[in-house]
Amino acid sequence: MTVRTRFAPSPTGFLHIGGARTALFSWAYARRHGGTFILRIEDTDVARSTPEAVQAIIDGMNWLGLAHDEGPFYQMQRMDRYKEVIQQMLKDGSAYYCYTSKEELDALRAEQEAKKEKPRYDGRWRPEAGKTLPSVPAGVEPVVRFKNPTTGVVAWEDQVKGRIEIANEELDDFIIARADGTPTYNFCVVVDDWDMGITHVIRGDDHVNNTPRQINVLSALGATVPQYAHLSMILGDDGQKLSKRHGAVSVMQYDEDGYLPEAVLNYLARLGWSHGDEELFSMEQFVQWFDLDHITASAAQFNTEKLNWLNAQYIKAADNARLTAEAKKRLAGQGVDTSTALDLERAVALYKERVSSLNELADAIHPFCVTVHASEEVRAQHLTEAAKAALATLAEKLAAVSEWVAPNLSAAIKETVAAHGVKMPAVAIPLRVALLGQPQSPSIDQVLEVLGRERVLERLQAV
RNA sequence: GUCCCUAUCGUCUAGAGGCCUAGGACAAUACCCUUUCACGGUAUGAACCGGGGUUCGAAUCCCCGUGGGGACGCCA
Repeated sequence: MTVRTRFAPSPTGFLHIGGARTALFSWAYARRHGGTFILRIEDTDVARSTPEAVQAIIDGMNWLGLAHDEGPFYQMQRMDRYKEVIQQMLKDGSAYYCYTSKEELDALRAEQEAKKEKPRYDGRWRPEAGKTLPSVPAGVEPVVRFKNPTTGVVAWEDQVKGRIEIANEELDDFIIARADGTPTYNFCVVVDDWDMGITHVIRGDDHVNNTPRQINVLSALGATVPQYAHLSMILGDDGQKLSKRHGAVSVMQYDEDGYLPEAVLNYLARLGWSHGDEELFSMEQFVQWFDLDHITASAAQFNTEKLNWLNAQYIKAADNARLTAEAKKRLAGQGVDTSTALDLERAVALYKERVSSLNELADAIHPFCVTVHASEEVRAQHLTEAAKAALATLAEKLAAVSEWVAPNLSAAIKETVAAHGVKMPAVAIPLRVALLGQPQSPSIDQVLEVLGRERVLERLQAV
């Protein structure tokens, strides 16, 4: 049997971190087993679905590199098929028309809630042998309900949570088609999973409660029931549930915040799944290792600190040209002119081991593109009269250096230190402030070398 | 209210009855490296939710609590 998995978001917003992880696991499972990964857009909620959201989801997946093999399929384009199946079910008696109005349903619900009962449809229009149905009211368009079994249990072996069993008594006859004839979510999913030959449904555990209904419909249809794997949710950094109002952001926000997609992927893979003590691994490795057995059944809290660490690891290992392009893009976005004659890749090489995001890298590279002035506070603290005098001496010595390489530059600094009878930091720190606008930097002789003679002397002149 | 899921360091987790004196990673702390800040290195502290069983033996299996989450729509 060839594995077929799917990611089925409803296009009502961006691709957030939870959705991304669901997509990642579905994708990885298909890849692991040489199967097919399908993208399906569940857009039957016409009021909330937008083409912009579809695009946002696809953009997010592209950024992460989660390519689908089939689709995107749109549920709105499969209406005829759903209606066909509904007709068939009506004919074979596994579904029936229900003329109960919304108002009546609301009243029923209110009544049940008042009695502290589980709100459910009471089956008044459910055809039963020897039962007399109410007379059809005039002017009411009926909905179609699924005739759910009333006895026995629905059970499945959930691939992450183990065996789950629910009594059919807990389930009511849910609506599969609205009064206007359009099919509902739980029904479309079933038909789609069936038609698309989905073998493994990997989705969020907010769908656990839908699963028994879906299995019952699948059975009524004579379809094969797929394997289910319900992923627990991801909580925010503060342990609170992620929601549109609280903490949920688009995966593209991570791009904007300076994260490398492979770091986000590695982090997500490790959130709720593990392979022994492995923390840092490539997607190739992940795909080889990935299995459903090692997914955690409980909710996981997002931890930005660890993501930052992973990001730093990936930045260290990343190609300089790529990092330079990313840093330039970010600086250009801030309106910084990056068309310097200086080789920015050398500056990137100096900083890539020290930063934990591409934005930090961009900030670090900034003074190599254009002059960045220190704040008055920093100047006042470090550019004292004594410091200025030392820098003047240093400028002279640097002007005289024959070959502009770090060892020679280091020698010039040391001579200055000796000439003024001070310690190294007394020269090195003001020098950093004068050249980069900040008191910290990598090894100062390296910085001097990369910055080049002209820029160095010019900026020393300006002190 | 009813049903379903869930519970190991602050966080992510390893753990499939003896390998556990509970391991790793992030974070924290200390020290080392260093012209600064980082990076890096070394070390330290830090957990099996509670109570009952089962068993020669339980973090691991069962039950009951408790905490957390989800579902109960003509939303998806």
